[in-house]
Amino acid sequence: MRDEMIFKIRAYRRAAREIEENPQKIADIQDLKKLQEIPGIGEGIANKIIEISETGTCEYYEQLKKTVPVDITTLNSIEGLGPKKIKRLYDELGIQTIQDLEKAIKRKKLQALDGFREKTEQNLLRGITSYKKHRDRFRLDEALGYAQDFVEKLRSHPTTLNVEIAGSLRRRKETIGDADILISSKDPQVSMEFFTSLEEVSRILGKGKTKSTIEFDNSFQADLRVIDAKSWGAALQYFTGDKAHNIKVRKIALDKGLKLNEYGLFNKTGKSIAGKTEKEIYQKLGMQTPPAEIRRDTGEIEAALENKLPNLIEQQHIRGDLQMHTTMSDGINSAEEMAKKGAELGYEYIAITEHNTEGLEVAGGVSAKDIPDYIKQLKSSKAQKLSCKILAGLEVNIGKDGTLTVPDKYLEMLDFVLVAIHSHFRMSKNEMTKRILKAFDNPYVHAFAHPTGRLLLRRDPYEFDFETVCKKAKEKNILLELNALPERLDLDGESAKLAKEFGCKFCIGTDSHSTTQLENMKYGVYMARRGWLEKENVINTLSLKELENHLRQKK
DNA sequence: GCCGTTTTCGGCCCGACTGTTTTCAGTCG
Repeated sequence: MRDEMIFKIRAYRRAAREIEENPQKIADIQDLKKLQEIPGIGEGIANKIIEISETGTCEYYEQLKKTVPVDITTLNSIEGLGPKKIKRLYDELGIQTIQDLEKAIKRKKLQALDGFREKTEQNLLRGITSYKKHRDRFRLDEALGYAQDFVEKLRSHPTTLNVEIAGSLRRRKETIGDADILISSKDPQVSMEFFTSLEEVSRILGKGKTKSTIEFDNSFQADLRVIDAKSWGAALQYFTGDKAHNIKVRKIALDKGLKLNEYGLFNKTGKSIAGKTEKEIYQKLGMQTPPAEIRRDTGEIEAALENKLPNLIEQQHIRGDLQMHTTMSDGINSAEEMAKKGAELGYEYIAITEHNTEGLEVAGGVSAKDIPDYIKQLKSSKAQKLSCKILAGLEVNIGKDGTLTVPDKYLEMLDFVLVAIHSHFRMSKNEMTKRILKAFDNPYVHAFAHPTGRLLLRRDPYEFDFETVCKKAKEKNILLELNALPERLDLDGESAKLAKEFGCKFCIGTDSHSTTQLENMKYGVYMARRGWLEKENVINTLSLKELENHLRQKK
């Protein structure tokens, strides 16, 4: 590929990222000059943005698409396939789609090509399997965004009495198949009409009196169910699930001689004794109302019956953010800007945790010998005058053999040391466990960042013995991170719950690369709640003073 | 395609890892 092309692509990517991070809705900026004030956007892209907002597409893109009949977007999302291989596969084997590729691999046709042998075929096949496994699901942040937009529109409609998200979205599962939305209405038919005629709807998959299913342009699906107000709580309970939770709750009802379904809780004579709210249903069954996030039949029902549900952590408990990056590596805002935003969010502190350059192939970052300067810069910065204090942190790579890529004398200088796996993901379970345990032996480590290394819908976790690692974390007083970046959400709720049972403590970090991303804290809190975590299990609910005391204990 | 400026065009991040090639190309972060 010609070099100029590479830089063109890079320019578009940069512009896309700036648009994503821009707090203002880009379609609202219709002014050429204003658009060009955004970094990375010049005259060319600004014009295309205006064209897209006006017509829904742009001529240049449509032309390009015509010249290449290949499903590049899909093929490129397969691990191990990039633009060059895609081009060769098309030029030499005529491969246009993922189906073509699969067929060609099964017939061993790829091996005829220079540079493609059996290992490459196997890797691509694995990539295809992984892609298929994930393609019909959406990340929580995406799904929640779509569904909440929908709900707002429904809520503002004059016939709407009540509207709520149910299902796995209400339980804040990390990935979502489709959205379940419940509505009660003065005029159900009008509500259904309104729902199925919303502008985002690209296809109506079903439309009836009480239930409709629609699909967006991006294949996201949503069900709308019309509920009678007197059954509201029963329907919300029923459609929130999950299935295992519901089965057990219904059994409790049966044992009491009652019947629970989506219309209400009924006694032997068929008379409704509860149904308007979830709370009254659970109450009549002699139990507390479990928060939606923990309804999975993993102990919450027993706890609710004994009046022993945990007091789950809430976003308002969070007093700081413990992982983020700045312009010193691949972030787009300065430390000072991050601290200002932190102050806006009501935080007492943030930790800047740049990557160290040793052993990590990412632009920028801090090399070990520069750490004294790095700390000085963060500490002497004007930002220290802000109400939100900056802690000097570092995200240190765990080497292949478990040693840290920054010498101890530098680690000792830092306020907050995160360690993480960023390379050599495909090790045996045994080796990987040893590698992590070895890193935990370092006396200056405070926390283990994104512990499983998974990327939602893209990369499975690396293999290691989670329980052994939890025990060691507890023993060495090392925090496990709940990484709130929506593409990670790592640890997830199930793992966090298990780690809590081992006595581990946690920190939540947004891993932000911009001020906007600091708002992702809520996703970390959702995962913490799914993991039964309470305020006292999470270190960044502490005041600055308490936190500093805790971190110093490590030294 | 954008940016900064030597204000008109050259520079734009780059190195580890993987697979297969024995000296490198493509992908990834």
